[in-house]
Amino acid sequence: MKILLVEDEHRIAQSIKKGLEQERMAVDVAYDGIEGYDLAIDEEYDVIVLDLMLPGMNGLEICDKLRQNKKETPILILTARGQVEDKVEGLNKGADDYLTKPFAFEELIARIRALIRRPQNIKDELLKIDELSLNVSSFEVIRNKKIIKLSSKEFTLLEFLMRHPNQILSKEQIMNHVWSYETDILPNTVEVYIRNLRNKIDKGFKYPLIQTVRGFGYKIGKNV
Amino acid sequence: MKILLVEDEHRIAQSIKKGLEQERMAVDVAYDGIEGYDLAIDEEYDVIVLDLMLPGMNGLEICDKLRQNKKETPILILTARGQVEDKVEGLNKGADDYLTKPFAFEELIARIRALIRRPQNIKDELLKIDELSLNVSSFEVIRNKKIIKLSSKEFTLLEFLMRHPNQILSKEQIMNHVWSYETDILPNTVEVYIRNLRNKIDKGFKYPLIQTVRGFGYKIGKNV
DNA sequence: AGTATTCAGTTAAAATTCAGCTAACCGATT
DNA sequence: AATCGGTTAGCTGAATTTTAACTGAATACT
Repeated sequence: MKILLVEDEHRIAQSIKKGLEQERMAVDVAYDGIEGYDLAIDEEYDVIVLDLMLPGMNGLEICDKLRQNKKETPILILTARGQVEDKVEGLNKGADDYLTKPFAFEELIARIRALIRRPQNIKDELLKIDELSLNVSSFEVIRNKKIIKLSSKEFTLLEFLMRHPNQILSKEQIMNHVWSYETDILPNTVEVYIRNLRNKIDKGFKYPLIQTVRGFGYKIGKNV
Repeated sequence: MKILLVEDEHRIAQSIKKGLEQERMAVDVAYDGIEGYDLAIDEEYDVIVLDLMLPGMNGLEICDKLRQNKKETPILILTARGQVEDKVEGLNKGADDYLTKPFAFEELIARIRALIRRPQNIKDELLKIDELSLNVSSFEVIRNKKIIKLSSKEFTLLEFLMRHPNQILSKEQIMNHVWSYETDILPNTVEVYIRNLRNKIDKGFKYPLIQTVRGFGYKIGKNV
């Protein structure tokens, strides 16, 4: 595991580095923000540990810039005690975790391990069918470069359809997966939602993507 | 996407439920093991999130029993910190992932997403006879690369024939299997449907696949 | 104001029946 | 063994009935 540690206080930096190396991690240290940023961009680290107060460029800036440049390396931020607002802002800027100084070394190790273990694919999940795409994490739906606004239920329904492309889904199945069991819904509600979806994602396009299969249900896909 | 959360501590359960709902998931909560098990069996969930320590029936038992009953719904187990042996046992019992409490909510979301994304049993059931194929899940019928549109009853009838290739099926048998018991239908109705089917899947092809066996019934298959 | 759900009337497609037709089967006749 | 009716099972075109799905608008919720 390869770690980048950005920390300007040499004594602290050396002690952390030593500790991590005992855990058999490879540690690079940068002593100012600019050096840290450059290393983070050029090298492939598994985790970046970032002090907030830094000469050159502060931790939040680094964080922000890295994310803007599509660097998705997990970032752990070190803050001085009580800088609560910084924590919040750090998470907003794309940091993955934070730790307050002073900390127990065990805690640091544990958190780094957690970040390493974390499934990297928190990347946006994109479902695609033909020229229609749905971004699960950003809630965006696009057909043919046109952005389409959906309500929450419409989105959920479309997501369910798109996770089963070209499969027939009965109204029953749809009711069971898109709604929870306490809420009981008339089958007609599904019909109404299908209509709303069609108005938004099919109307005005060359061909429809939502197909009715009378007696069985609906399916999504290009009809041949 | 529909999630079942089995967790006895109401406060925790509610907070998780709320969080998941913000991610546009439909969440059912069960507060003890037995209720959880029953729901898991009766409903169709996309993912089950299971606390280990539960009144009634513990998480491992639920997991075990579900798998024994051929429920293949992905299961994510929540364990208290340090119950490492439980994790191992959980995975043995058929769980798909585990997460240690306390966890970052992001982490939970990410893991649930990963389980949903996981290629489910997308087994398209394909029936084939000669150059004729029928896809039960997508409702598609193809002969010789030509896509054939069928009505619901036509499809059901063809499916019945194709599940018994080269067998003679009497009108009586067909009436009993393609129609429900109560509905009584004239034998002529079957004849009419056979005609409709022939018009769609035999007409215009080199040789017919549906054979009449006078006095006995019909069969499907290449006639020798 | 936007979303979720229901309602009630309409539309369109599929299901079923009907009535006349066709063709296979079979015994009687040549 | 070829031909003739008579009988019946199966075929067919079209009419009729039934029903699934669609739709515009109302209502309730937030």
